[in-house]
Amino acid sequence: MAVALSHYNYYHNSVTPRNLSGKRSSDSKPKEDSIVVVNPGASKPFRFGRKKSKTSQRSVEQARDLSLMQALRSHIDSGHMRDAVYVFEKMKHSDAYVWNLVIRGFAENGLFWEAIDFYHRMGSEGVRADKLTYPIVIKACGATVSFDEGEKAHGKLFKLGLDSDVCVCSSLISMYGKLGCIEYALKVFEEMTVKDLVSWNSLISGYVAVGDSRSSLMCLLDMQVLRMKPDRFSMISTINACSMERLLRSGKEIHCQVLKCGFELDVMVQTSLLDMYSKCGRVDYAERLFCEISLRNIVVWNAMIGGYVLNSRPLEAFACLRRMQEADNLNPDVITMINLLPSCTQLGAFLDGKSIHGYASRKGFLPHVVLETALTDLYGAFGEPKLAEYIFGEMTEKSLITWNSMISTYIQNGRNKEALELFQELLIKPLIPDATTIASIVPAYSEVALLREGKQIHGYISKWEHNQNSYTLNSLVYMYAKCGELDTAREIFDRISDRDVSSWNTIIMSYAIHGFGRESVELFSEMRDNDVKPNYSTFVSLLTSCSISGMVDVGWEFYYSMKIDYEIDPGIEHYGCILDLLGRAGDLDRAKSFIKEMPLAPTARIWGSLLTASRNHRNIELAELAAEHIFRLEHDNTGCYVLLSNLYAEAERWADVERVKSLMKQTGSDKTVGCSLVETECKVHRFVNHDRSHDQSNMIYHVLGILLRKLGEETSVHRITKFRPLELKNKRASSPDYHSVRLAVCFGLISTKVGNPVLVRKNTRICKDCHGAIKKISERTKREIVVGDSKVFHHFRDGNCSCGDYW
DNA sequence: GTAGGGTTAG
Repeated sequence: MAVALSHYNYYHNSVTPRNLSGKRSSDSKPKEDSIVVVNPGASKPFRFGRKKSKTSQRSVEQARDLSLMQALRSHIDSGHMRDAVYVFEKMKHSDAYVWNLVIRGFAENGLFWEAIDFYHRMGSEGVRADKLTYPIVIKACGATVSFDEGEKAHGKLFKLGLDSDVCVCSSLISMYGKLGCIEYALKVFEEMTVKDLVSWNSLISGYVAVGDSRSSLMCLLDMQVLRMKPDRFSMISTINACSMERLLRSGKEIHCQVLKCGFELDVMVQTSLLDMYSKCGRVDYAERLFCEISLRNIVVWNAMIGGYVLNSRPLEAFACLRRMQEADNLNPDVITMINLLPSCTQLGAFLDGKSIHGYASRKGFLPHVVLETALTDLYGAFGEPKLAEYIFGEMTEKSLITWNSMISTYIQNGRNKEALELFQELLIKPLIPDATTIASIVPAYSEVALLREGKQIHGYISKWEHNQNSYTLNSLVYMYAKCGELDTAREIFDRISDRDVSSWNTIIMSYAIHGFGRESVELFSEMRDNDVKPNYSTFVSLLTSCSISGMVDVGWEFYYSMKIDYEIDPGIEHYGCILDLLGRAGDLDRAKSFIKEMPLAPTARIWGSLLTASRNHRNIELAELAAEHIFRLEHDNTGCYVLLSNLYAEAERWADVERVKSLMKQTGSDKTVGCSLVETECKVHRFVNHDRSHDQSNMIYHVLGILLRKLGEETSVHRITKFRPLELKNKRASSPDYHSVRLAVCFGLISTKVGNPVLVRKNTRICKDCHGAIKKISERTKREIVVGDSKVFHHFRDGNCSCGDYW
């Protein structure tokens, strides 16, 4: 009994609401009277007397066994597995039949691990598993994605000579498909002497499970060539294959077959078709099918709701939910909730999302790995990483998708450091990162811009099986560009065998942020020569490039061309770039009217562009107007305060400088501590302004002193005080001579090989003084110096900078 | 007396 009780606890803990909801009473202890059953053949219940003859003793035992067997069946049929096991323990169970019943009971109730445990217990109690045990156990191994268990069971059944059984083999094919080992599935299939319809269907669904839609469709054709007539199972699996890869044409062909074979009234076939059409973007077809379904169960409704959500029609999704409740009197289930959460994001309806969370909680849908993951996404999308973090932390079961969701939540909310830490934690878990993980984490490396770490992730990716995935390679291209190694970025781009539009957009943007506008434009021509059609993002990259490199006319050409030649309506990013172009050309009036005439509501980024232009052209009035708009949208925009304050300082309006500073204090926005980084092979060296903490500080200051003296008077003439207090008492401290970027450049010069460029990364924009000084340093030292600030890379060479002195 | 393949979800 001890064994049985330990099992009870296990079952109880691992039961998900979906498995046993509504099937169990709240009383956790099995009731005695539920197992002392009435003998159906007798008019009275049995009474156990003291003295009995041998014959009557046997008949009593037989009757008892019969009663227990009936009780066992009844508990299994009603899903009461705890009670079933309780009865099982009271029975003689030397026969595989009883064991098979219980194992099947577990599997049917979704308790697959328990099914596997019971199979092991069966072996340890000396009862041999038979050809009816294995299909269930194998199915359980597939469902729990347990390769080791599956392989062991396969070995065992092979030894027992059960590998020639068609049912056993079909279950093996299906299991290997679910485990992602399609080659094993195929081997089992090929070695089968007799293949029936189920074997074919198992292989078809195996291909679907591993995402190989085309092979599953080929399989459907192959079986027909061999005169094997497909059934509804074959249809459902191949329809799913079409959904997965949005193969609308094949989907329609299978729809025709469905009609020809007369499966069109099968609700599961109908649901699969509905789902296929919505996944292929044809909500209209999905709706038509939906109307034709006479008996709509919750799965049909969920598929329709999911279709609306997937096609970004959140209002219709909610309307569909109401119809489901009113017309068919159906209550939403956990899948309905999961489906609806993204539509809350689409609608910007945070409170509705929270209500769904509350409803799910009240209904006992939680814990549920998929729902919790969807909630993590929801909170992440609404800028609530703390709430997402809480859900993630409390989760009892986490899948790779859960981890991916939390990582991207951090990234979406600018928490790159946390994302990277979580990724490192994932690496030590028994989960293997997939393309989504990699595609989301690599940009985080780009943001922290540490080449050393970026190279580590590159090393990891090189060993990883999906390393030729274009998403991954695109993200690596951008990572290297952002970390300052444009050449490496280009090398990786050149090695991508199937460059998609994103690959081109990425490389164009890479050249853009390095200020190489002409190269960006050339790459665009090359992209067109390769018959790759530009999209919305292509023009963001191109216009960014034109604005950074000051290619005003070319920029305007692209702006008109995207509308006329490519029918792409400009979005807010494009307008931002055009404003940068106008600002750069000093056309402030036109910039102002451009904002007014824009068909989209101006964002802080748009006003920020006007602010930068006003600052660069010393138009305080316009800068104030822009700042006012920015503060209305983002009251704590630190960059805006700093820029405005610098502008006042340049105009020597010290009272205004103080006013801005106190405003900053009031809003609680702290000035970002500017720092500059230089990476050597084994270390990241971080400098702040006037830093003396570095080991080689004396040397750095000594060299910098020499360089500054060499630069002569120019630096002091350019000395424009930033953020200087009214009293000027910290005049020395605010001097740009020892700004972090100069210290970093200096350290770079003495710590890298002559001939190699010096790479410095900076978290704020470079100031005019330092820009001028580094130009001269590059000339005097004959070294190439690359400084990546918070927006662009400045390539200093021979006294010039790639930005053309405008940033 | 009990087996194998199937619909909606992150």
